[in-house]
Amino acid sequence: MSFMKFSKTTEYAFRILSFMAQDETKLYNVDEIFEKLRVPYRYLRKLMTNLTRSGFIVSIQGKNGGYKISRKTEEIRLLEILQAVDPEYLSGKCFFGFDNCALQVPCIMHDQWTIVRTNINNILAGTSLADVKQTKND
Amino acid sequence: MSFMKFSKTTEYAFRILSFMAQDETKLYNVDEIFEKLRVPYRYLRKLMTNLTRSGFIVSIQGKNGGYKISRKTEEIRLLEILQAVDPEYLSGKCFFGFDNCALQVPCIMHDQWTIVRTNINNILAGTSLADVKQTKND
DNA sequence: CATAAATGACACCTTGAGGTATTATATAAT
DNA sequence: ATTATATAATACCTCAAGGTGTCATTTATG
Ligand code: SF4
Ligand code: SF4
Repeated sequence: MSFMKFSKTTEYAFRILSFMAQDETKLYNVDEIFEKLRVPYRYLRKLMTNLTRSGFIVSIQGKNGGYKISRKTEEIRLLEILQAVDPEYLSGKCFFGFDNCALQVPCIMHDQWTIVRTNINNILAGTSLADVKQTKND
Repeated sequence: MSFMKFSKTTEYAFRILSFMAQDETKLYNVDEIFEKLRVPYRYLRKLMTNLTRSGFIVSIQGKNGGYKISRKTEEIRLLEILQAVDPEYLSGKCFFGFDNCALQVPCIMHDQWTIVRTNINNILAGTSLADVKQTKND
């Protein structure tokens, strides 16, 4: 594992949704998304279904079907995506990974780390798909 | 995986070394460390050997043997430990996980994320084992 | 209706992190 | 020398994330 790196699945979700945010009315199909983003084809198929279940996109089945963003891109925040894709996010509180801390006085990392996490949360909560819609990388 | 959480191994390394930093002259044996920290016994054994190879501690074999911190605790920074235990750290640069970015102008996350990472790096580089030696959690 | 083109469902494979089991080696104490 | 007690080495097990393969279902269109 590598610290400060999102899971592949999270990165993929960010890529997919920020790409689809470029035109929030358009119906994208998987092949089109696959062309643009570097996501393994069948895994992408699976993720699209998951993102549909999560409610970020809606799917139209059958011929000429595809996916489109389900809500206004300004309303979908990166934090919401992260939480949906990685439910364990924010589960760990202690820098040292202790389940329950028995220190009388918090260690030197406690507050510093809380601040860092809050900072990151604010960034992710403050950034919407509309803000990153240009991330196509073609 | 869960974002913003160190790997178990990294957490363990932090715990072990910050515990041993309480007395940098003392020879700790595995059983003693196992008593205090919540690290699976045999995995702890393995980690101790790895930390020895990494040079953070020295081992004395044989009866009455054990481990002790190899350098001044003020000189061992958390960043150094993290890098030794998690070599992939800092490998990923792009927020979206792209191997090579083709954007003409960097996306909105680029600078923000660079700042966050720099911030974290500064904290980890600015904190030594001496600063966290009280983290015993018994 | 038949077909083609799209998504959905489900089972399986692979890989690395974390963890376990066993045996080998070193050394202080008697 | 023998024994007890410590670490070292090595091989194996487990589980979830990431990834693949195959077939089923939906629906526009001729
Ligand atoms: S005080 Fe330190 S050891 Fe205790 S929970 Fe906070 S970070 Fe963890
Ligand atoms: S500009 Fe955005 S997409 Fe490009 S490397 Fe930086 S973070 Fe990644």
